[in-house]
Amino acid sequence: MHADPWEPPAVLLAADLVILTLRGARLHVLLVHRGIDPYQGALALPGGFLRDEHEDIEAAARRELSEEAGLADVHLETLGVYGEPGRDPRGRVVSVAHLAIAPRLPEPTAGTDAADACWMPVEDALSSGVELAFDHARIIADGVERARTKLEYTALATAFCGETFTISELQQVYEAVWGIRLDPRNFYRKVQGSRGFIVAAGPMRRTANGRPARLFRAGPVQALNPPMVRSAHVTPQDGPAAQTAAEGVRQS
Amino acid sequence: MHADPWEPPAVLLAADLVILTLRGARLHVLLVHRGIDPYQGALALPGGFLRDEHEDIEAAARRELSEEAGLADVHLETLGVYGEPGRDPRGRVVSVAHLAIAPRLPEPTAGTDAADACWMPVEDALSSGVELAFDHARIIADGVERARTKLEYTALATAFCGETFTISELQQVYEAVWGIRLDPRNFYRKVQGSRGFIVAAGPMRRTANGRPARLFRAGPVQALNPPMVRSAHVTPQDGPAAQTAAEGVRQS
DNA sequence: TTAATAGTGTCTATGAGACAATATTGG
DNA sequence: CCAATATTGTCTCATAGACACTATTAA
Repeated sequence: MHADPWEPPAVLLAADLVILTLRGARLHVLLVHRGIDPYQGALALPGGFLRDEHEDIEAAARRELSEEAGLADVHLETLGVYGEPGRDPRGRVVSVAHLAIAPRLPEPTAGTDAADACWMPVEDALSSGVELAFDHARIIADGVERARTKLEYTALATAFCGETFTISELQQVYEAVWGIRLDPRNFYRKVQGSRGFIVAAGPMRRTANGRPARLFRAGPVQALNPPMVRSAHVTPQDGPAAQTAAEGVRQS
Repeated sequence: MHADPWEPPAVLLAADLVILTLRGARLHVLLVHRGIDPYQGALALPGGFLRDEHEDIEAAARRELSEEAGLADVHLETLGVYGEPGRDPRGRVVSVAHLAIAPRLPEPTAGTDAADACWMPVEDALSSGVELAFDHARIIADGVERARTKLEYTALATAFCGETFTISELQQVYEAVWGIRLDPRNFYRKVQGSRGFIVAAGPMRRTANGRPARLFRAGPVQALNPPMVRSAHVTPQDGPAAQTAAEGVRQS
């Protein structure tokens, strides 16, 4: 309460990234193989310390996004703070975790110096068979949960898509992130009825067979009204199959 | 990417608190008068630096909650990270903001050494007439927005109430935080129908006049199902404070 | 009795989910 | 033609919101 001679302790600040994307019909997260000291050889989230005293935290996250994943212009938001004492054996390191959403990409990581990076299904990354550095398993889980929740009441789903997309592509996003099946016909009307969610972008043919679909792009609205409730609307379709890994490959 | 001689920069970590409560029919935030150096004389959120190298961030928040507000056992959650370079003239200070929800209290702050603390309506605190230190205006706004959103789909509203409460007390929470009027009859059924939200705690008389109300306590469920949608359901009634004012009284 | 608040019943418009039907492509 | 996907239409059920009505207290 008065002026006192006491000095507050300093900490190291890191920006870590949960980068999510769709590959096939499954949600994937980008992981890197650690080559150095703590947890060497384990998988970890891309990230790193602030470059210098004056770097903004989000700027550091974007820099790591570019350096370690070769990504730019993707959705990025703060996920949370992870600063438990002892989470890093090197000392007091506080990580500001970020959630990034990337559209489907041509090749696993490619491009920059991120040769040691790889996409892994979140389901696998969170299974006990994978060793993740630090508290990164919890951070990934929190990131996935954030994405699931925000899909309901924001237009986040469009961040998983390219500049233009079909409604069924958008539906695949919801199905992959939520891990359930939706009725294409009700989904179609629901999305169309959510004002400002998506706007038309000209018709075009797309997939191998079937009637060509209209193209859309992300609309101006962030808050979905009404929201995309994730309750029952499951479609029976092919067996309940409960999250089995085998069923993804659907080569028409 | 190799081992390098570079040293990452260190930062100071602070835990700040947005403490919300209801006083009368309005949402209030706890503010303290700064007595020292930067922004001396301005109003600020309670908070402070980590005590030492090994203090957990949330522990620091709870300590400040006790020291500066005399509060314990209240709802507390992480709100966000505010670390923009230059936000604090003393150097690189990163604040981890927390949101705390307190039930109605007998006296403004009372108790501990928090004599310089006071409750202020959030509406006033965010008006241009009040000088707030650092970026605390934004942090308060973010805290209020978080509370508004979480009232919809979580049982957070019960954190504003005491151990037991009536349904109309709970309604006052929603009305104050959302800044709208609700129909008591529909609210009653809605709350009762949200499984696990509230549980009975014996009948009892309460306010001055009118039929005595049943008492309830917070139920076991955190995620509200169905949620408490904040859309139209406004009741004409008497004009609340501002807004409609003129159009109201529509007797039968 | 009246005033005031607590609690119940009921109607209606809206929207979600089920699912038939139609449209448009490739083969 | 058939297979596959896109898009539209329609039906039913649940629920949000409006609001009449009953219940229970103090004065």
